[in-house]
Amino acid sequence: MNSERLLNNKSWAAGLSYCSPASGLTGDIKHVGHSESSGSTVASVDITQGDSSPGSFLCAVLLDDNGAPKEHPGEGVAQSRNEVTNELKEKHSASLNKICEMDERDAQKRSPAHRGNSRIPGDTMPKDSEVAGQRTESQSDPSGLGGSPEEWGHPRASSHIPMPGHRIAAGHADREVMAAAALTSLFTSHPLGHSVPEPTNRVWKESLSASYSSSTSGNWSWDTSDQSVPSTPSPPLNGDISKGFLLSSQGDDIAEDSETTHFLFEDPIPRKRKNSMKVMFKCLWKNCETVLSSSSGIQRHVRTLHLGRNRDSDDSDGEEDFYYSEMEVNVDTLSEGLSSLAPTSPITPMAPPIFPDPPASEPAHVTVQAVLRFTSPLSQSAPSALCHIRTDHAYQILFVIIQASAPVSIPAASVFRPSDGETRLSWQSPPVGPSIQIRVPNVADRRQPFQHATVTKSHTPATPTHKPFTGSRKPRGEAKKCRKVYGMEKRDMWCTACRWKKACQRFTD
DNA sequence: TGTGCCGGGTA
DNA sequence: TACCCGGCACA
Ligand SMILES: [Zn+2]
Repeated sequence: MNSERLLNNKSWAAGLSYCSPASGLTGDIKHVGHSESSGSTVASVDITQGDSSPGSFLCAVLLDDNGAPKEHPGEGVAQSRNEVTNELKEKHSASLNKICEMDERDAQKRSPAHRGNSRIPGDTMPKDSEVAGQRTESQSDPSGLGGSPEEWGHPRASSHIPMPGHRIAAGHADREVMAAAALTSLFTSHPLGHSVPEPTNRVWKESLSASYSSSTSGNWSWDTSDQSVPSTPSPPLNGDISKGFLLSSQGDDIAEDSETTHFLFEDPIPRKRKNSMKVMFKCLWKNCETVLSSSSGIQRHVRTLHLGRNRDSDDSDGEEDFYYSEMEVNVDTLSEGLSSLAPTSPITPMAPPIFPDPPASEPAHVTVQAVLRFTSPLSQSAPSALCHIRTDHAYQILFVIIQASAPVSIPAASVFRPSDGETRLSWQSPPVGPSIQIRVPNVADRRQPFQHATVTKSHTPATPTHKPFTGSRKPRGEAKKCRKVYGMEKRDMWCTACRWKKACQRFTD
């Protein structure tokens, strides 16, 4: 396997997107292609979920003619799923050079498709059926199957790799396979791999092996009939993994910390200070790539372009908050040590996360923030890639930019759906090298982008240092709830709990 | 004073 | 179970 080669390479770039409230990730090599002009090979991988809300997880890896991950001269690579899938097919690497930054003028140029368009269907919180329109065709679930944990492990859609034959030009097959392998190795090469949730881990491995087998057989399908993926994830929440997953459920004692409740696994490597963070705001509207540097700008963008509101009207009900995400881009150059770090090191095995059933009555509501930190010694001017990405709805794309020189492996991604109805995506962080932090912010968070930062906190459920409890009532969360967000006049947009004067389900603390 | 939501009530 | 609302705590 060429993982070593990959790992030793100088840099690579990948775009990831995730858009599912569900779990039970399954892998799917969606596209492996080669660009004659750029000389790069690109592979993208979708994670299709057995759930009714399939998501995608998209990567692109540039490979040079030798099949090694290609140096990426540019800065961060920001790719929405659509962008990756479409543009990759056309100009693979060229599109990957897109960076997170874009001025507003440019942004508005790029997003006219939605001007005057109605908002996200229904003008209210999207419902699942509406969300379907935003899913990618490859992930549709026409059978309506899905949603039950029993199905999560079965890579139905992913049991077949749709690899159009014309894409596999004979001369490029190897490189394409290489790209696919590189991609999949990102998710399998890490020693954590053995402890990641089995379905996820297995799928990546399957993708990998399928990629390779295809190089000789030319057949891009493989049989998964013998896959005995565990149908029911075993309950975790004991041992080390609880560090990660309990973070979100520690309750009041970390009420303020919940703002910075990073859904991450502790990174033993001392992290970089977050002193050169730049916060960018990305429009999450479908097909809209707008990235602005100010929240007001992106709010105005969403309001005017997508929500069809008057630009100067101040009747902002906060709805635009749902349609952009904030990213923190670390402009530091973080190179020391990473490239020499061994990609493998012992790690405590972790139990797979649980995948409780999502509440059916509420639209999927996902708030996810990811932080990637990587380094490219080649691009001292390149920003690096520390991005916080947030989306409020499961179907919205979480795109992640990766650019790194160090061996990068994302051992696993898993989606955790606690009882509060929020979907939580988490990655196990490798013990060395880049880390991915997924955090679950709340609305207050969203409104105070500079406060939460990327401080990696270690929460222990047993931590005795709480905010003192006064009385039996839970201290009120800081997040704006439906009532405040939508106002009394849009009461029908509230979540049911809010309508019933119960604890808000949509904006949990 | 507005907001969040507990607790209790009704259908 | 779905829904409503009085009333209280909190900001
Ligand atoms: Zn609510």
